Amino acid sequence: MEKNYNHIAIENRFIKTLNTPPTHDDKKPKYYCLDMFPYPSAGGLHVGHWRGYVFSDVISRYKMLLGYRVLHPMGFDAFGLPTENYALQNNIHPAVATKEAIENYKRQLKDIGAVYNWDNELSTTDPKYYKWTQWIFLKMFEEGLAYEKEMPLNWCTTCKIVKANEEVADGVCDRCGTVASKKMLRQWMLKITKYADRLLNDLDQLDWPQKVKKMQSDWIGKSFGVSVKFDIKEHNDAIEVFTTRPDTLFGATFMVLAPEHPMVSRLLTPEQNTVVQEYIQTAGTKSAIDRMADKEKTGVFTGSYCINPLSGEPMPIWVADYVLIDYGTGAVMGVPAHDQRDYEFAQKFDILITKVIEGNEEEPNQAYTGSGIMINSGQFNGQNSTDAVTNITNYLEERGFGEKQINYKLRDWVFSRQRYWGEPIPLIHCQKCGIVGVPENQLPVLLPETESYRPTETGESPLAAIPEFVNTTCPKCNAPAKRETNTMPQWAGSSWYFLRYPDCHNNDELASKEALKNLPVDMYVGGVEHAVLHLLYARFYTKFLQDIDIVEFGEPFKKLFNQGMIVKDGAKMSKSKGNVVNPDDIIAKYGRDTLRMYSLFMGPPELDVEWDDASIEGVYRYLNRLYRLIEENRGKEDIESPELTFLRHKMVKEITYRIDNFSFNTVISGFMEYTNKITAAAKVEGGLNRDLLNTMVIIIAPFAPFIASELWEGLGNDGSVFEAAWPSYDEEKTKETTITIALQINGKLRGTLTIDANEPKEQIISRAKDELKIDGATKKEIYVPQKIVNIVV
RNA sequence: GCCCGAGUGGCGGAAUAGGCAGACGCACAGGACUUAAAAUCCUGCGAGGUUACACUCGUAUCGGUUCAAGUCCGAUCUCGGGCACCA
Repeated sequence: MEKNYNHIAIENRFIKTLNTPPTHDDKKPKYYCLDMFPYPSAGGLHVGHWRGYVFSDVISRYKMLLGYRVLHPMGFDAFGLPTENYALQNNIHPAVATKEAIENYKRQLKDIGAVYNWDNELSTTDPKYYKWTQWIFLKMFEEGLAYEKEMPLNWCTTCKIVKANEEVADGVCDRCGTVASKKMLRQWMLKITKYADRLLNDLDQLDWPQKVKKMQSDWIGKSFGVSVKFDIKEHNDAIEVFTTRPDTLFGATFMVLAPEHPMVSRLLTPEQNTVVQEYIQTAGTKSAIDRMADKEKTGVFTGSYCINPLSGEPMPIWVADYVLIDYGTGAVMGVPAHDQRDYEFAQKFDILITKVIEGNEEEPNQAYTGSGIMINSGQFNGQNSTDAVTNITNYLEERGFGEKQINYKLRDWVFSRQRYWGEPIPLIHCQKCGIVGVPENQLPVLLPETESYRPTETGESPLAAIPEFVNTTCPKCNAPAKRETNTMPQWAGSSWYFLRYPDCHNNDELASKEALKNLPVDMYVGGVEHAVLHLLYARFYTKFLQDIDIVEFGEPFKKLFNQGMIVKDGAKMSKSKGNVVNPDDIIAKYGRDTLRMYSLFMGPPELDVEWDDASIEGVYRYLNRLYRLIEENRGKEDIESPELTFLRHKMVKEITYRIDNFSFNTVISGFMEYTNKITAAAKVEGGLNRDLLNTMVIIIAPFAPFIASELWEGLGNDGSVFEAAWPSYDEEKTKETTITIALQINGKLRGTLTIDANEPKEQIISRAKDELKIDGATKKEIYVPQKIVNIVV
């Protein structure tokens, strides 16, 4: 007999069929299983990337066997920086680089034996696709969700280009190492903040990892507080601040404005003018790196004062960069006694510190931020500070000094990029009519083919240098006009692609109502790195499309699964680290089934796992044992025995339960365990029956589709194993007739006892006492059915 | 700094609802088969202890609840992740 099963021959024979999805039967219930689509980078896939794709493939195949009409599509998120940078470095046009990379990815994805609906393939760079990316933007523009704003952008003075946030990690340009500075430029924004509450509240209905929901809600950052007005001395004006701690208001001894705050210039006294102007100047050009938390506070006094509305005391107005212009009102009341940052500031600049809450666990040289008893707070003295929050809020509202307010950390989305490789924003600037949307029937606005796609030194998009693109006529008045030259961010195309798959060739609408019945996505599989941005943007798009009646649901992804990474030598696999495991080598040596099974067996699917060259051997040995077991028993006639029946039903129950709980590593160990038991039973019974063998082959098919296909055929079955039905089990038959239970004295294990499944409690306890040689009085006798007897003496 | 999550043999890990800790696999050791090796099969494999049992200890540390704790509660330590001057 052959040493090992011939995985190469088997895989070559079945790979084509296994890559092809079964024909749809529309009467079946739908199941939409989606992978986060990849950026097709030039490096291709390594075994680390495969892990997520194996999960989704296993789920898809399992659901097929359960009788679902499974949609499992794949596409490519091909616009964006990685491709553009690769193209720039290698002097190849991004369109060409993209095409090559996609071909390579498709080949590799087919190579795992994954079943995808390739007829539904899409790419975000396809004009037929981005026509609709632009269309959604137009709708947002029409609804007033898209607007223009001057925004500071990361600017590298050496490269003289605008840098995306992800290109200035740690505050320096990733290309040349120069500390990035800020440059003010006109940007397109999307009003995602309008959806903040819905994005927050609807998290409740999602079957997502708690961690991801938490990250999203932290990102949205809703906080309840009061907006308070402080009258400015000698000005007929007031400063408004947002605070979540109105109970500390009597302790507010100074006011701080962000350097960008519009009121600053009006508040400057002549003697303070120069120093403040200088401070604002430096703060403005400061990079993110200098604004880090552990740095000492800086700031300057404006010369003006405002009045504390409760204490009536004057408060000096300062300017400091620890106050952010884009949160709250851009102004903060300084309460040094009860806020650590204000405390540090007051210490440094010698500002009055007034304590207004008496706490239990105060530490020296620290602000006390807890709750306690109110002091120095006029009529509120003696109250608990948590009550004072409400009471002072009401007091302020009654006198018109302030009102309740809700604030969010979530900011509007900077939506434009000064890059070539993205969707052109479909707007036209007309002298007379202002900004006009490109009419729907003129979509898509094609990205012009050009050789000059490098980032420019003006901070403008490369498209601005292409007159044929820029110059157009106004759709409203026909006068000469100019096109918007900024492009969309990479996120644009990925914010709605899941809607397009079921109907990706539709040229008249984003997707038909009928096709959209495949939505929402039942299972979304991908890396946790998209926990915030991509998922938040996709949810925002979906809610918007719900509002304009394109879709009927508000949440796109019912269930989310984040797979862990495969690491090698403690680090994420990457070419630069030289720790990449090439799937081709593994396939040649062990085959695709082994690689698939091993990538699941390695550890819990949601955690990072370490690749081990030695351990994969064990999975390969297992598949060989399984192959031999079935080959050796396939000629046998029906052999029935209670033991075989029990094993069959128990195995199906266990494996099904574990799959449904996403515990794939224990699914694989379960296969091994039951194969061992069945092998032993086969020796005792003299063989195995057909039903048991077929059952084994079907339940392993989603995990090891190649060997399963071969064995299915070998067992004399017609058609593909994936046309079979997932086996059911009979609960009664999963129960053992005799059970070994543990015997304890005082909670310590002292022996075991084999009992009959329906033996009465009294008999079991008395047999247990005999076994343990206890005949005197006992304090307590505990019997947990089918598990344990514990005698306390 | 704040907020999450996790700590189990030589290693990856298992333990569904508080009930025999270490399933399954790797590595290792011994044996069978073989002229020999590879492959395969069998046996052992937490620590101490014993000729062998018995017994004792053991799930990061300390304490608690319970007949019974890897699992629940409180404190501490370590590691991983997220946010980071958000008023």
